[in-house]
Amino acid sequence: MARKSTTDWLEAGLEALCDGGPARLTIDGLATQLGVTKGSFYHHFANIDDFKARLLVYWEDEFTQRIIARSEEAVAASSEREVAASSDEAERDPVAIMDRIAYLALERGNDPEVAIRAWAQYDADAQAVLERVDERRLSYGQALFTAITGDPDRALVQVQLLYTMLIGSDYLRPPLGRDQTRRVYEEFMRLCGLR
Amino acid sequence: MARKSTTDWLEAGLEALCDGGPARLTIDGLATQLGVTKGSFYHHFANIDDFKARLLVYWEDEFTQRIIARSEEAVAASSEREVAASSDEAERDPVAIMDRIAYLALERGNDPEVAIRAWAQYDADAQAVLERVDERRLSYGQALFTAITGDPDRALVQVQLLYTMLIGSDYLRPPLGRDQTRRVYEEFMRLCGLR
DNA sequence: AATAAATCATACCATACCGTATGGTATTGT
DNA sequence: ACAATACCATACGGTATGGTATGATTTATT
Repeated sequence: MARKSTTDWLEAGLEALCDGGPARLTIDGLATQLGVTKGSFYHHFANIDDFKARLLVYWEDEFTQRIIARSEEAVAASSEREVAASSDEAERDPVAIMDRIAYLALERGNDPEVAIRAWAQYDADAQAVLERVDERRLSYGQALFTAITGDPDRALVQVQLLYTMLIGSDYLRPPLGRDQTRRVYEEFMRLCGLR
Repeated sequence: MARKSTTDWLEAGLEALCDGGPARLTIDGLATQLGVTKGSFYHHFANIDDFKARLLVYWEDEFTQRIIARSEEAVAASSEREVAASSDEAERDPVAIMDRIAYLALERGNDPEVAIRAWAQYDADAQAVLERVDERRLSYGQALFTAITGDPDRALVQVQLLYTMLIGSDYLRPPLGRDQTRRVYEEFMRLCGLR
């Protein structure tokens, strides 16, 4: 692979971000990683800030929207693996949707999201992106739990409990593994009377 | 304040860490902040790594042990090592101890801990410190919940749920405020049948 | 007061990074 | 084939940082 595309640079940026954090988002470092020089970088991007901004957009598009779309498609059409029996049953069963989302969220390693969130700790642009993501997920989860309990206020608090737990499981040292997090999720659902 | 002590440098380091993250832990930057030059730094510390290591020790001592000491004296001495041998009140009402700890944890702004945890994301030394802290807190919490439910396994999962929620509340964007986190805590205790 | 120790300033160097300028090489359109 | 465009290498300047060397100044000790 001689020539590098814009996506190659963005992918390398995500990988560097996961591996060493925002401090590793350097032009020379990424160039070395890609086996090219800075000339390539400045062809694809105006400067380092432009690169970072487009990296955030890239992550939000590739990892956030696509996941939501997938999980909605999967639940609605019940296409990939038949977790829920049928689309009608899935739509009538918000618990199944919740399980489906939790399963997807815990199945794939969410290293990029953890890295982006760490980045957002001290970067206003990354903060803005994560605010949109978290807001959407909380709203979606609140709607699901409202469909279960009928109480929007309590649903919000319960979803906040669940979602902050999922976030915190990555920031606990050492992080809760996939299985342990799943156990905690199961316990949460049990406490909510959904098991 | 002409001369600067070692503690002055460490305090400045914590402040810089809270304000701008690990990237702001620079010798020149801290020197400017303190109104001195690097000569002072290299008198108190061997190098930047020595400074960072001692900063971690400083935080663990000043912020972790102190909190534990305060909560212990608040609930009349109940060390995490001798939970069973704690005072009568503590042994009779572990829920009150839990409430007390949650109250203390949510009362103070825990910016330093958030900063340390973000730092630990990509720093092995900071990771080691946080592993000790998290391990102690989880063990302590597990003992408390075990005293309530009598089931150590379930107690662990519930404490993991609670603790990761508290951690995640700081990494959610925007972070859950003190009041909202308290509401989530109350909902958690209610779900556990402790309200 | 004299001496030693502690504390800090200054000058200097090496490295790593961002950014620019310039030119070269590969790819594509016509 | 030719030109236009896309893509990249090299060299350079500027800045920020870690680190060293040296001496000055303050504080403590006797």
